[in-house]
Amino acid sequence: MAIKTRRDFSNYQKQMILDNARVLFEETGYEKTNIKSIAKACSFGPANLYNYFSSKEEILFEILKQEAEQLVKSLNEVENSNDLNAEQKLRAIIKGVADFSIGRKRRTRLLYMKYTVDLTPEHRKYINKIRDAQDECIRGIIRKGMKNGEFAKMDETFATYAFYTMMLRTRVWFAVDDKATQDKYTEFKCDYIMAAMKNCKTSK
Amino acid sequence: MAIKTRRDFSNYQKQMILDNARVLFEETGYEKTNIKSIAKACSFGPANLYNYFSSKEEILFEILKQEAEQLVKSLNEVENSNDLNAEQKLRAIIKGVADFSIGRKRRTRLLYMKYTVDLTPEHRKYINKIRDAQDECIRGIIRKGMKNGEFAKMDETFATYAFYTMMLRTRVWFAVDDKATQDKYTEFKCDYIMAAMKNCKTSK
Amino acid sequence: MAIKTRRDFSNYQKQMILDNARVLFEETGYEKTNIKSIAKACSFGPANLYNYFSSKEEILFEILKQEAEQLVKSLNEVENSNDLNAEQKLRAIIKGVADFSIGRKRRTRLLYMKYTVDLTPEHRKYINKIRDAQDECIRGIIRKGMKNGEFAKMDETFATYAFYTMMLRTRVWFAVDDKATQDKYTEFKCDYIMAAMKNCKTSK
Amino acid sequence: MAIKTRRDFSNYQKQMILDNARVLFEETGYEKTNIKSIAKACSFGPANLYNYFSSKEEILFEILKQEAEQLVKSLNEVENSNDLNAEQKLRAIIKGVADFSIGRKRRTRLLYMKYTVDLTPEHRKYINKIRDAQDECIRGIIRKGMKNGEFAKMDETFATYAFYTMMLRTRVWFAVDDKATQDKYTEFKCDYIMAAMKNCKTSK
DNA sequence: TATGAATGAGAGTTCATTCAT
DNA sequence: CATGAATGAACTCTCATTCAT
Repeated sequence: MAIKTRRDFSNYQKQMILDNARVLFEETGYEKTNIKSIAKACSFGPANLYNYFSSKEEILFEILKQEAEQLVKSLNEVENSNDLNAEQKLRAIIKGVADFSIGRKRRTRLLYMKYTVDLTPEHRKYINKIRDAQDECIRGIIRKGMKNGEFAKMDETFATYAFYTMMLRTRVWFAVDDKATQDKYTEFKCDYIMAAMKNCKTSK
Repeated sequence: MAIKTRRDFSNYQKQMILDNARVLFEETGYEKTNIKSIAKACSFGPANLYNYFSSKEEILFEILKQEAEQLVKSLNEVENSNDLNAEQKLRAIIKGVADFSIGRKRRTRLLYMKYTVDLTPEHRKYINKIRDAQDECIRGIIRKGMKNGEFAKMDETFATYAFYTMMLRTRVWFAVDDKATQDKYTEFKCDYIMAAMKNCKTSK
Repeated sequence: MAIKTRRDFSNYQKQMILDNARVLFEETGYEKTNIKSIAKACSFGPANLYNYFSSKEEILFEILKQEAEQLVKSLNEVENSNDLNAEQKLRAIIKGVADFSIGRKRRTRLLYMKYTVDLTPEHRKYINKIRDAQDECIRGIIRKGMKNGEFAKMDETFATYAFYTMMLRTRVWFAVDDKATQDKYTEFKCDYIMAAMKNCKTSK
Repeated sequence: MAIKTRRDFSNYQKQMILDNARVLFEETGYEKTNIKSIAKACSFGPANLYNYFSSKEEILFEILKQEAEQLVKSLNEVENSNDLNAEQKLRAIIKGVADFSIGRKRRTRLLYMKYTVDLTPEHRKYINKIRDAQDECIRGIIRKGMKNGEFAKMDETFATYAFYTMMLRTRVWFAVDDKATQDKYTEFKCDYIMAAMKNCKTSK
């Protein structure tokens, strides 16, 4: 990424800060990560951070925003591809999320469900609105899948929760850098969820 | 609960503190909950907490320990009941966890997966050991279920992750006090997981 | 001042802090006085201040409030003494203010006109309301004095400003501890103002 | 004001900065005004200020110096006009000060009594020397006025304080931009002070 | 001349914890 | 058992200033 203008440099630095902060937040937690360590990871003093962001919280917000918007983009792409059936759509979504988490300097889980608590009310509202849109999108796919017989009939809301949970919150015990295993697990998740979606019969 | 001896009173107070802290940790997060607010919830001053616990971290540890041990107890009971098949065992486990989260002054999710990060290394090791034992237990049940044909053949480890994830990390959007919905959702989770376990065919 | 109860001690400490802060604010200015130096003057660490006041600004507010209320009290006493004519009242007020400034560990000028800028909007409003009441009181005395012929006819508002200015804002070059000179100057101020009030003829 | 040389431009910029800073210092206070906001008022970045002044304090110093020197000039003019009596001289001085405060982009009070505290010791000494010269000048006029019977006999020093106070420290309640009222008040101040000077009889 | 990047020092404040009572 | 006073360490953030460009 060649940097020519000052503007370019500024943007580059901003993203560099976000990337470093991201890793630290993931490893250490938002609250326990202090400004000093973020700055150190960027090889400059704490005060310089404030030339790029106005507060620690803003750094978090930018990270979550990027995640959320990226996810929205993936979802929209999938939603609009008319040649895919419901199953294919859900599979594509899961893979999109996995790729996103992985396509970073260091692979990290998505943070944006975990740290919305730490945002200012306004920022939280902003993120939650995106999240709700995502919900709606996924719910729509599931609904259609149930209508056209691809999926078993079940509570739409519950099914959406379950999908979300499996997609985002998977407890990861295996090494974060082991891409092969990650990929296999992603594949497994798809199959697992599909099996559930197709065969789940709410007892009575 | 009649309190007669000093010892009794002390234990009663300890549990009262733990219960109050538990709710606060769940609502506000461990780091963001300060000693003062725990004390206030107990209707006494911060200093008095140190008559019962030696640190904030110890309070957290006791909470997680209680959770973990309770869960172990549930798991063991289930594991040793020879008259249950694998499906029945897993269902029983899920319900046990749900009941545990619910059978409190205020229903809260289990904390012990979320805040192990905040423990001292030793305490963390202690908790993780319990967690590993739980893993082993669940993994064992799943293995048997696959052997005897109850469940489809799939990666044991992955299946355990998936089970854990669904059981513990469910994103909770619905009102925490709505027991009816909670129960229905628990039921749904059981069905969902079973559908997956029985029908999952790892692609290729 | 014998201290018996905890409550007593707390109040004593509070006032001790206020007195020390007062001197520092006067000597060094509010902004340039840091919490550390206030604490040092009280012989304890900075954190302990927060057991008594919630912020530096609150310390300032309490000081200004005490000043303002004390002044109100003086003014009211004077206003209600029916046996005094306007001149006597104004003289009494000036002396009251001077005594207040002087009757302290270290004599300081009144701060409450100087640092209202540094208050929070709410606190500023509170103080300004008191100030307005004082204005009204002084203006009333002046008005009566003009009506009954004690004072020359002049613009009420201007006369009030002038009185206030002379009373409160006197530039003090002489040593702050030289009580004799202070007293003489106070006396002079009274005479000076009275001469003006009685003889001022707005030109044209 | 046509600017031709670099030197001209530099001087123009310097004065522009001083004027902007002056307003901010008056509105917000010296300590609370930061370099960034001064720069913003000048429509450039903070760093550029240091091409014209070596520090924030130097900016303040230049402002106070200009004020003080201007005042000295006024005083000298008045002092040397042999055709004026003491009263006329004092009246002229008061008006000169008022005009100075008013003949600015935005009318502001004189700052130089208020912020000498914020100067470096050397700069403070410099300003105080000027102030002392002013004192001497005013005191001289007053002395003569008392000698020749224009003014009542009173303490020279006190009379000088009082004059200074009334001239400079007037609490400004009225709108800063209301020139008509300002002028009327200036007139009133003259009359008020003269009434005092001519009639003040120190009570024994 | 003007700028954005970077910094060191220091600010006010929070907080878990200790201790004497 | 319970408390209020006191503390040291840490935190986020501000600010005047420097420097390379």
